Amino acid sequence: MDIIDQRVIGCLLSDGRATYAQIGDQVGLSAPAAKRRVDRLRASGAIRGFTAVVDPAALGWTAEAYVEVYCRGTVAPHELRQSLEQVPEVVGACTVTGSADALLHMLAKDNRHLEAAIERVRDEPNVDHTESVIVLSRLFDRR
Amino acid sequence: MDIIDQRVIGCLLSDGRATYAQIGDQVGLSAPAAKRRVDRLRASGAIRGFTAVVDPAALGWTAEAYVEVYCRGTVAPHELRQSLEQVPEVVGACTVTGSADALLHMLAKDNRHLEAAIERVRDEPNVDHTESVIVLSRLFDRR
DNA sequence: GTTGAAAAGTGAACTCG
DNA sequence: CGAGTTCACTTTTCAAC
Repeated sequence: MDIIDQRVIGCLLSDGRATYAQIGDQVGLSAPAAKRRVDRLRASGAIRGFTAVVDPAALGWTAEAYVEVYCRGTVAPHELRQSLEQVPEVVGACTVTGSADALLHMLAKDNRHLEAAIERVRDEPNVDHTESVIVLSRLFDRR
Repeated sequence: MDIIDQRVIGCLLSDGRATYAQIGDQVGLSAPAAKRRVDRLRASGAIRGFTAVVDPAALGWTAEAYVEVYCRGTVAPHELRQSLEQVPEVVGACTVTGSADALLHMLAKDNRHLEAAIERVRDEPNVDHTESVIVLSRLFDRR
């Protein structure tokens, strides 16, 4: 992982469908050399994959929330992961400092759908109660 | 935006570098037809672009936090956006319900770097104080 | 890094409801 | 006409050197 690898990653972050020739131009390599870098970065796990950046609103998903999860007793992180992965509206989850056990990022079609999804989170075993913060407007997203 | 468009998007979410022939196979179209769908979805804004999914840890970014921002007086959302975009460690920002004005998602190399970045957020005009939740471990991320 | 065969991308002409 | 297909032609991929 040198400076060129980082610039290769930079190219692919800004355009995940860039051709190897384009990447090579940007970092000063031939197309096959650029491909070998990308292959190596994928094999090493630095690049997990490629994806489209989709506007959730265009798909009719306009509701978004961050939900703190409080558990009963002690729960192992991997157990919590298994539980929370059952709810497709949970797009991200992490354990955090503070009194909550986990913080979830959730997306849904509307507030009604969001409420139903949070209900499902609360119904998971181990989950005692939740505390939600609804997103009013997304200011920006650099990911 | 019909059912086929949604399946095309599904293909590209799981593999942003899928060929048009692969997409076509999955949704029952020829490669040129699949390409026209993708072009149309890009033009309409439903697909904003394509990107690599990078493991932040592989780049040495291991610290992550969610930071609630409390402002002085009333601040227009676009003003807040301009302020917060100045800090590169802020990878996402939104306005939220509750007593905080905004919730930030931040990434940094380590806790020391994270602290310095939060300091810079606090130094932005309009920002009164912040309240941070440090991420202990990411359970999963579906984006 | 260079080369060349195989694969994918891409526009045009054409067909169907 | 909008949306699909096939076909020709260019560009890209990718393995061998």
